[in-house]
Amino acid sequence: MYKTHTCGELRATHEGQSVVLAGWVHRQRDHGGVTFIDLRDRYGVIQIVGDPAIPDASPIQHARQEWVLQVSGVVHRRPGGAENPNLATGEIEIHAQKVEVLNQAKPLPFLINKDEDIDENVRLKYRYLDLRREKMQKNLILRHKVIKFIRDYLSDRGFLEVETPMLFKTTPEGARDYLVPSRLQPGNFYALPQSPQQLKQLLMVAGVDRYFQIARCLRDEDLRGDRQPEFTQLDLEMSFVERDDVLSIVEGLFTSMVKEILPEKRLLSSPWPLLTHAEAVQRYGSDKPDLRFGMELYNLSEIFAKSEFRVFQMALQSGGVIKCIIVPGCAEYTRKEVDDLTEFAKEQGAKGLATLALTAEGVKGTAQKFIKPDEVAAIQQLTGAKTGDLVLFVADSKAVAHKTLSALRLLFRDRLKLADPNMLAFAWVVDFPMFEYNEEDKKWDAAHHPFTMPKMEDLPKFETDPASILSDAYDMVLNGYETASGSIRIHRSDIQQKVFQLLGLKDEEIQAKFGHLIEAFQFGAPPHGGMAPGIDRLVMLFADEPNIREVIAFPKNQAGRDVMADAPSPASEKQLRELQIKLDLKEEKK
RNA sequence: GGACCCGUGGUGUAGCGGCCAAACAUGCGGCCCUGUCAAGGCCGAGAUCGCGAGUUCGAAUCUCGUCGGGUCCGCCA
Repeated sequence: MYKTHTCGELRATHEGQSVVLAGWVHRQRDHGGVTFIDLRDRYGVIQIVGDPAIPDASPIQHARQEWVLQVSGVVHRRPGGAENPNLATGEIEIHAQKVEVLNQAKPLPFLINKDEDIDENVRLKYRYLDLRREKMQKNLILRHKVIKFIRDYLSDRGFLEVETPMLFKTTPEGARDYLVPSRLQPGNFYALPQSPQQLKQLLMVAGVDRYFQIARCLRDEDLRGDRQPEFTQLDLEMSFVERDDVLSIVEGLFTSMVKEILPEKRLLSSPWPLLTHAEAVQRYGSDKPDLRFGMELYNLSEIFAKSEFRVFQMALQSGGVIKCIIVPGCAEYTRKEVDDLTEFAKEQGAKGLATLALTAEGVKGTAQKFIKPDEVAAIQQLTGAKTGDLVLFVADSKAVAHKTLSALRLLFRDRLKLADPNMLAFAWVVDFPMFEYNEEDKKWDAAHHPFTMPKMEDLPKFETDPASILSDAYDMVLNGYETASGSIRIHRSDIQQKVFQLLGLKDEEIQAKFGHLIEAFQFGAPPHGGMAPGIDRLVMLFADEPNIREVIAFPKNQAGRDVMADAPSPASEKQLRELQIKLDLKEEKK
């Protein structure tokens, strides 16, 4: 046995006890005579005192940062005045009687004992060292607590955790699949699951009734700050439920979780706000609004119905809208600052940005000469804009206006610090559209997935107006992120047929792609639904991290590489031969 | 596929046409020191400024290319 206690657990009550500790040298302070070492493990840091008069303890004099030591000694109360209140173990210290060097360490590529920004490439290359740092240990621990809480909470409520295969079947729609070649059936491929969607529905047919899984999901798409190619979802499905049954389980789960493991965080409200998709988009320009602050979008199309401003006229004539946000206290923005905002708006797809600055000296801004005084008054009446505020207009298609203003809203959230970092603004967004028209392929796509239940009252619209069909799909949003997505599923084959028809799937295709599911549903499928909160994103938000990589032990970089292990890497000739795969690589670009 | 940003000793930064064969902090090596806790003091080693080409009398500094990294758009049923 290497140790009797951890470095974090000893207190004044242990005074006089002989203990054996093992850990890393966090810091060393050599006073020539007496030597102090802060010994660290996952549980904390404790001061070891080395006396040169004790020969067995002499290795402490030569120990360097991150060496691994085993220390035998006696717990002593520190001399008066030498206590360290910043340390949980600060009232005591260990007087070393014997110090064993278990392992030495070369000088490290960066410091473990200091919280400074290190080049992320270096961090990822030496991830095992990065993970030794306090912040990363905290993130690992928080993630563990979140998952443990989920398992306990759901188990207590009758949920059964069931594992589903990683080697499964390619899904025709949705994200790009990761493929795995089959050696036993050359030329055929498994797909790694984008989510256990079909399998969890089959578990409902199997009578599991309440299922969950901490499920790894894989999608071969480009990475983002909040997106990794492999990520973890709390996958969850329930039988004999309606939408609100699912929402209330998940709301209860996260409300209790925050209370227990994040006591310093506040919820925006309890119960959580519930917005329809249409309402969220109209008010915030986004289906995942950050509700920690206001700055809502206003529709000015009516006020400008008779506007002579060509930009506004044209937007309205082509079926678009004129919308705005009010930026508090920014009326005095310089020309350069406004130009930068315009540039930002263009990057989001807008043709431009009209501004109106309500300064103490009167109305200014790029749209000033096109907007009549009565229109200014009407805007102030509608939006409550006051002197000192800056009005930003986007006149464009609905989609572009919403996307641009939503992005500007988040820009000002960060710039003006409008959102409380200690608030968790959980909310539900419900009643998503069932279908989206795919301009590229000239066909309808399922907005969520093809097994999502359309609203019963919208069934007649399949023939007349598919775009207006709503579904029983819902998202959980948190501080401007989509943190879960789910739906009530179709369990009636006649409705499933209608959906497949509208999606333009032929019977043979349906059979080949979903045959197993369709057949299963003919053997008594219960009404069911569920959702899948994203663990990585939630932990990222809980830990106040700006990036999902900070809460994943071994993440990929933006190019999808594992910098530490240098993956992906070429396959050997032998491997390829066994799989009967020949490479046909494109010529290198000259 | 596209836009923008970044790249200076091991690490984090400064320098942004000549004062720089590059400064500071930390880490590293040595010496001193019996109560420190980001210990302190003294001494020392360590970067041809990602790489290549160009502009210039002169480039870490400007331009172009390239490589690496990041943020975002597209993509993510």
